[in-house]
Amino acid sequence: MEHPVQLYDTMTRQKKPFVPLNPPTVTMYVCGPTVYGDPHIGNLRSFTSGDLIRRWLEYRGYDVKYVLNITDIDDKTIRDSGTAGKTLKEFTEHYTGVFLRGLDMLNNKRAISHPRATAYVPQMIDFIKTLEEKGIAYDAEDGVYFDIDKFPGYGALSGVDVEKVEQTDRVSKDEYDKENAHDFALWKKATPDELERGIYYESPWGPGRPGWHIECSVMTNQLLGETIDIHAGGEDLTFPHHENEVAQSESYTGKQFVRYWIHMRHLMIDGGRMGKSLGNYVSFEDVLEKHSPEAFRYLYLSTQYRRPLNFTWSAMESAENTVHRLANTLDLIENAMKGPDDNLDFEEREATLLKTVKEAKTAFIEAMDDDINTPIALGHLHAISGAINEYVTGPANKGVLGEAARHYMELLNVLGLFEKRSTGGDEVTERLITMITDLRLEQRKEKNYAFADIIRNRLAEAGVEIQDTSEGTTWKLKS
RNA sequence: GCCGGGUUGGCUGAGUGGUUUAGGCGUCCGCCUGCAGAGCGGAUCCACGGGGGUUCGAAUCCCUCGCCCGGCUCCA
Repeated sequence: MEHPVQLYDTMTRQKKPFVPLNPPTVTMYVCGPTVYGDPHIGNLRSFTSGDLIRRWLEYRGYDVKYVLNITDIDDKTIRDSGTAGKTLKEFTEHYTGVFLRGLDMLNNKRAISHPRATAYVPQMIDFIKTLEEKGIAYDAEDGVYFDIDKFPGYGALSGVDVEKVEQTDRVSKDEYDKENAHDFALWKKATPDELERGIYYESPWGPGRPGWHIECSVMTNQLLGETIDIHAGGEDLTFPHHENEVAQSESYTGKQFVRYWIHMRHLMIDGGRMGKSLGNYVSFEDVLEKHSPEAFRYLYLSTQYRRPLNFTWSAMESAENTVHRLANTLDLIENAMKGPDDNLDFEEREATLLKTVKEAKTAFIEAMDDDINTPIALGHLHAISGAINEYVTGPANKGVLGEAARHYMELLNVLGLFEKRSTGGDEVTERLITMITDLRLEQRKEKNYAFADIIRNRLAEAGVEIQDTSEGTTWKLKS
């Protein structure tokens, strides 16, 4: 098959044609969240970008096996569940639920698996055992460590020169019982507190729990195989997390671990870093209080995933307006399709519409193929929206309009916009509202505008938006 | 300090040597309209962090300085 998509690969630091190992199958793994709190809007950006890449590859004919893991055991989950007086399981299940609902709201497709680290502990133990047998891992006082001197390629992904860094790292070196400052834990032996709370697993090295990095190596291996096509995550994960994963997995299998490394840029706020301690933290909930999840997804799309995204409330409002406008085109289409069939001809207007739509779609596809350049793609989407809006100001040829609409919706769907849109209600609601707007129309004909406005206001209070047009009155339920 | 990325209009955001430096939002004007909304048409006045350099020509290449982000260190 053809492979038109170009993706930027962190390992080779260049954009290159995306060719999966076994087309049309694509194996894709995204490093998911540690579930110890509400979802972070910067984090959600990374996952939405992952969703977008997946959708685009599917649009391009690939069968994407997409996995997004859940880290449900680590220092923070253990600490905070203790503070909250809950068991680790209760605590992480709660936040896993919150996280998945957040993804749903943002219209991210569910992965084929959202594996939890705690479900793969036996496999992790086996994996570590093998590394130990190969002489790459060693058992120390407080855990089992990976000996990075045994992996010559260490540092290739992140460009970190371990030799250099070590010299400034004396202090932390003394704190641990490991042989080299950059050796990292594969297995952490249980602390007295963890033993008391029952947070541990039996292993050949005594009770304990897996290290963070080993989780991803084992779960990718179990679910997607030894070599995967795409491994993605936030830019902060490049070092040490992903570097360590490469070391573990390639030491274990002797094969290339990942063909394309994709890292998403962080989200900023007002041009700087966002943090709870900086007092400028904006939560997902804060955003949803003022704006639709659709608009939030649009904001994510408005910047290419590899560029910094600056969150501001004015950008958020802008996104809201834009989304409203794009959705309005769907309303205009719907209304025009309901209208009279008084145009059955194919003339210049029709030719122009289809030509514009076709050209814009081609350009949209080119932009997306070029490392998922969403800002450019959105520009072409607007060209289609505008062309349709203009066309329906006149009598519509329903065949031609339907064709244009089909392309428009296809592109909206691939971006994950308006898939769950519903403007209507059930049949009774629909007939009632139509009856009310018909009665109001009578009042308007009598020039009884005050009464007509009261009806309009009361409908708005009930969540029904109406618009008067030359063809009559149209309505839709507010989302 | 070291390594990597960034710095474009009121906001957002394309564009890596040469016709007008996209698109969106906002704002303004007009059309339509009982009003509102939506839509259509038009407008938005020297916008490329500072300073040097290369070139016939630079937002784009080179040098330098500033600021921002990520990593090196718990922080997504």
